Amino acid sequence: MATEQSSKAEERARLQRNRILDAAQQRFIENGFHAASMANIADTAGMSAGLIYRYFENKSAIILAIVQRQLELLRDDIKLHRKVDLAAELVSHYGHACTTKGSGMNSALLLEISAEATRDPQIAAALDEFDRTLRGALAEWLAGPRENDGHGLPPALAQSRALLLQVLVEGLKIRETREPELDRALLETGLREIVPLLMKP
Amino acid sequence: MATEQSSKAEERARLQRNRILDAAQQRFIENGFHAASMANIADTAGMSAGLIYRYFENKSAIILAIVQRQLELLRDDIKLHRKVDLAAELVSHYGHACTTKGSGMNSALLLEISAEATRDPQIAAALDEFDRTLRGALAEWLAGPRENDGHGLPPALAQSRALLLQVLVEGLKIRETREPELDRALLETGLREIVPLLMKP
Amino acid sequence: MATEQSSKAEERARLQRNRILDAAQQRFIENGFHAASMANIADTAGMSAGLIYRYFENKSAIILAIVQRQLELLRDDIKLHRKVDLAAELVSHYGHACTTKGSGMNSALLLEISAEATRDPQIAAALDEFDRTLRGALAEWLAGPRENDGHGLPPALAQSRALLLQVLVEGLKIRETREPELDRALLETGLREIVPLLMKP
Amino acid sequence: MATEQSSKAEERARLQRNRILDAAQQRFIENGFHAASMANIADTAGMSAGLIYRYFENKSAIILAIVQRQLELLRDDIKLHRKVDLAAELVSHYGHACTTKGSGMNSALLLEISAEATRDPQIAAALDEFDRTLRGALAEWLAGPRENDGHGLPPALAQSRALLLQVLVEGLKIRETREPELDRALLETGLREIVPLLMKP
DNA sequence: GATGAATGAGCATTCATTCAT
DNA sequence: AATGAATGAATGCTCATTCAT
Repeated sequence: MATEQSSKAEERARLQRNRILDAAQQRFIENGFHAASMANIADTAGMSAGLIYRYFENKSAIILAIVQRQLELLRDDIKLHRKVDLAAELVSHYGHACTTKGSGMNSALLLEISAEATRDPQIAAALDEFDRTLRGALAEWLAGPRENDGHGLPPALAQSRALLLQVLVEGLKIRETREPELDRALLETGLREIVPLLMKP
Repeated sequence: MATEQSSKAEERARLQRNRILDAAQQRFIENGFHAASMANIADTAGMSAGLIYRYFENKSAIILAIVQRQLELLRDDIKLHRKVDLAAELVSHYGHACTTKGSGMNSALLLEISAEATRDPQIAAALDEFDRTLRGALAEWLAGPRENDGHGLPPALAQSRALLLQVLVEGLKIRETREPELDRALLETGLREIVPLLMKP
Repeated sequence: MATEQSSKAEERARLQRNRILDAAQQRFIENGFHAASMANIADTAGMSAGLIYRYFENKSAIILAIVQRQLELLRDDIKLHRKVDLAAELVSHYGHACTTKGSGMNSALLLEISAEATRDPQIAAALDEFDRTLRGALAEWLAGPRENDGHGLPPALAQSRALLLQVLVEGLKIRETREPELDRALLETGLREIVPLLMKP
Repeated sequence: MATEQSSKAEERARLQRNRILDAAQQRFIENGFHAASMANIADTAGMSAGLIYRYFENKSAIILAIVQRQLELLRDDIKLHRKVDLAAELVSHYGHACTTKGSGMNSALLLEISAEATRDPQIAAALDEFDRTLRGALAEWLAGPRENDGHGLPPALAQSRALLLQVLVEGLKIRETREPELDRALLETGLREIVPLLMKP
């Protein structure tokens, strides 16, 4: 019973944390990390500003938590799309980043996070770890045997191709914030040419 | 004589504006748009905080002016590098972005600007115009006749390739802020493969 | 039975109040009245913050209760130490003020209380009443017949000597907070000279 | 001229600092260090809260400055009263501590400072240095040759007597906060007996 | 033109207190 | 009786902006 009670409390705490993170994310996307105020976030979350501090030590902790949550989303994304037509994926994802939840990171938020990482070492560390994981996974995928949905590239080549893919994906994220209405056909034409080349020896 | 006097005054004003912009840019790169204070900027510029307001209406105006100045620099850059080995250029520029002036925009500043464009329509417009110009120039270069240092691509193809190049360059800028010490050989291997492909029919 | 039940409840309430006061005193000594938070006190007392409000109307009431409890302790102390070598007592007590309970008030707490009395009339009143009692007891002791462990001073003289003793004791309390490692020999030399003089006609 | 200008500015800064310190001292005496808010102090000083931060880094710096100013006052006091009838001095000073300026430290403030020294090491250090200076000066006075207004005590004895005097003075300061209306005659009787004894071999 | 003192609104954060459970 | 989530007011502090000099 003690367990049940405590799990109820824990569940509530988990829900509150997420309520806060959702609100914060919304404000961060719309106003940026620094222009979004705690009062603002609390308002959006429908609670008092003071209450937020029961769940997060300070504003930085919220930012960090959002970064980590977003990175996990991205990481999950990678796992799911292993056997996929990557070019098509990239095109279809373009401009579809949900503001709040769902697969793929909001691109405005990625910009905000990247800019913040320039100054905040904790965020830089989180981002760095993510970068390594992502590139490692890409390289593994490219180097893996075809029977395993891999592409059978020699390891060294897989490394440089993984880097290129990463750069390409990030470049698309930036472009997404700047040209949400970009001509998809144009993009698809390009990606359908180039992506397959990156996966062949 | 009135003209001469006013042109002297104008020249002085121009110099002062640039002095402020240089200082602001330095602070923006190191601290970001919001953490850089006017007092800070004034200090770096070696003038009083109040004086800045004689040359710029407010902080936002400074940000916008910096964006515009940077975009002009970039635009000039494009014209100069037409006949160049692009892959080599990209590699050699990587991580060499000067903190203050020179060719190519400081990547931290680009992030800051891109993030800000998400919220400030004036900055978004400036950035958008620049994006179009850049992509247009790239497309023209790719579609241009070989005698003119062009690459002779069919116009439609040139469009999609220009987009890809733009995405690639922006992706590199982000990567630069995150991995300044990235293995150049790895990067060069990749770019030397892919960039030439983007320039051939 | 109703009486028994209610006395059980009263006993419990008394215990709870003391538990709270012990915790509060500890925090007050370490952090001062204002820096010690209710959450802090509740934590130290091993109970919830809300529960404290069942036993005390507010934080001020706790402070007042602590003052009163301390004064009662001191009052009891006086009765016990009538026949004593006062100089030796003062020296041996110096720096030995227990953090929590026991004879003599913690000197940091005395400071805190005295400072608070400057503003809070209730605390000032409690302290004043105590001061009068203490000085009265001292005067009585000094004026009392030697057969009763008194010192046989004429009443008027006893009054002024009692005042001096009180001043001396309070001065020692302040010094204790400032120089806990004070040279005891130095102190003893001084007190052994002066205290006996204060007890002789 | 530059010197004249800068000295004008410095003079103004000095005046502002004092204006702030006077206001702060008033609030600190009436409300205590922690209950006095910056807004409160600014109000009393007739300026905006923000302006205070041009002259003091933070609230602690104000407290420290007040402590140091008060200690200097006390120190000056000592120098002036070397040849004086100390008992009479102590009596006549009793209860005359001005709220704001003048000779002698406000006793409520001394309590506040002493209590704060318990927690703030910077204040403890300032107070400690003062204590040493004061006791040293007292000992020197007691040990000095009579021709120099000294009392010709042997050095070791002078030390313990100086300690006693210090304790006595501090005790009087506390008493002053608690019994501002204390019977002066009673006090004088006592001091006139005891103080001379402390100055004789 | 140039200064920097001054303001006032805004920010993150804390905490005594309340109240549904 | 007991909890601890929730509130709201207050606090120390920062900073873009103004303006008398």
